[in-house]
Amino acid sequence: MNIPDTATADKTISINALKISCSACSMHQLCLPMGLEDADIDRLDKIIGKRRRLERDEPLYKMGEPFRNLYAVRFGHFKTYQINVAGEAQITGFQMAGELLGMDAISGDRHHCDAVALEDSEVCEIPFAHLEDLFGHVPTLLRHFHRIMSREITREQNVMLLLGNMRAEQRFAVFLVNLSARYAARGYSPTRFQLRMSREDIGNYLGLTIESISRLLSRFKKLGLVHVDKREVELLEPARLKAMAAGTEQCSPMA
Amino acid sequence: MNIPDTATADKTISINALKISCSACSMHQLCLPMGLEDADIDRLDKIIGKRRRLERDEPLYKMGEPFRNLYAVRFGHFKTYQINVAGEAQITGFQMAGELLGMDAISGDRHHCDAVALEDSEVCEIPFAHLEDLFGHVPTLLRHFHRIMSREITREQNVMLLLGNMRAEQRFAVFLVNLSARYAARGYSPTRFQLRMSREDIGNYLGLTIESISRLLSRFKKLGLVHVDKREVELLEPARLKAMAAGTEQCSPMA
DNA sequence: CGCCTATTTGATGTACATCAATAAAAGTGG
DNA sequence: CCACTTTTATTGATGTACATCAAATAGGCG
Repeated sequence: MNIPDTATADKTISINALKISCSACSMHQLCLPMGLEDADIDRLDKIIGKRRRLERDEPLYKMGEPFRNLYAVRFGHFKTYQINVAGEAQITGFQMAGELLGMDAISGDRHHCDAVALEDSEVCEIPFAHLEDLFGHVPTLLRHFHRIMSREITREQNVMLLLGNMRAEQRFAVFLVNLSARYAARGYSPTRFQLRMSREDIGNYLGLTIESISRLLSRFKKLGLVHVDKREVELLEPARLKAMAAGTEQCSPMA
Repeated sequence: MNIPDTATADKTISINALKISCSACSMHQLCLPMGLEDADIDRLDKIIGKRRRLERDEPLYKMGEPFRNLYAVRFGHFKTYQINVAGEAQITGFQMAGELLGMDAISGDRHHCDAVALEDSEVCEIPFAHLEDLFGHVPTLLRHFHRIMSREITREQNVMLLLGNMRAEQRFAVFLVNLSARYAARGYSPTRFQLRMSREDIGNYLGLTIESISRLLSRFKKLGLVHVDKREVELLEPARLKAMAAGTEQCSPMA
């Protein structure tokens, strides 16, 4: 998997250090080093473990595995899901570049869910024990880490709201608008993007079936809200979609 | 609201300090000070703000209010919920003694949901800025705080699983078994306890209607799984309830 | 090209919601 | 303490949003 650096280790240290510098990473304004001064970024760089590449469908970690690292997505997309005794899964989130994986494992010392790459992707390994050591020396980092964990809590609360009392159409609008905002924050088009996950994954995440997702897409298409070709999506009426997501507007029944 | 301590301030410091000592609190093994040495508990005590009493239905905080404190429940019960534009609520959790409220407000600096007392209750105010200061000096406390936040994340993931792909009966079994375990951890009976929340609250939390909850209770009663009188519940067959919660057993259809 | 998987679309079923009525508590004021 | 209203809970009848079942279509890829 990883290029062995046995004899050349000494020579490549500086190169590797450069290679995995957070400041050189395009995601450093969204990711863990956000808001850090250069000196502190250097300290963070020193503890960041190796990068890890994953291909489509490859697991980053599995439920029950001992917890050692958090992971920051460098590029690509992931999904996290829990499996119950019956073998059914519930997808708990989709993660993209700059987002952190594994925080649910801190309590319990074991991973609490599975994380799988949706496409060829790369992550930074962040040894959590070292990160904890660093917290004592870089309060800004600690503050930001707490914000990230807190944001994960609010994100999940929003999903609870979605699953608990939204109709299918609103759920799907929320999903699209959320993706749009996250791509926008990364400098991508908020109106044109690719769905990295299957219809089945979307349905599972939203508490719906694949057929429902398919029908919703067809309906949104017919209403001129979106343009869809395979997994390529264009939001034609972002304002109306946002209104649907907020619950202030609803489109016609199934017809 | 609070007893003003103007002239007597100096004299009462020690008494107050004693009064709000974490080590004297019956919840200290479940709450923030868990696992701390006495010296560190003292440091924590020093930053803990005043206690606050709330009566039934009184809000502890409301969505949008600036975030200053976390709150530890000393006794009583709370619910937290989000409200959407349509004015509908989604309850995101019920909190009991020893549990922490407000972590979702850390990102954003404002409360992200409402918290309301379900009965006469008391909390400890924990000024978050001071807690952050303390983190640099008490690594054990920091570690434990991360575990608490992480546990909140996994709790919410479990609710997502519940809302996303469990049938009503299983949801309700999960709910009862969860309460049972939490009361057990606090030294109360795992089989006999009072529901502190209304049927409506339960339904809202579980993504069901009040009528469904009522029917489920009646059915569980008829099946001899529980004994119910008003809000007093006795779990007559905890093992079967656990099996239902796990999804390995299901009771008969509505009949 | 042919197999395999992903997606779409239609027909039917059902778990739970909604509507409606009653009953039982809980609070309120005299 | 007792009428009174108001809230909360139960139970039944009916409706519906979405699931399930089924079949067809379309890509992806060896």
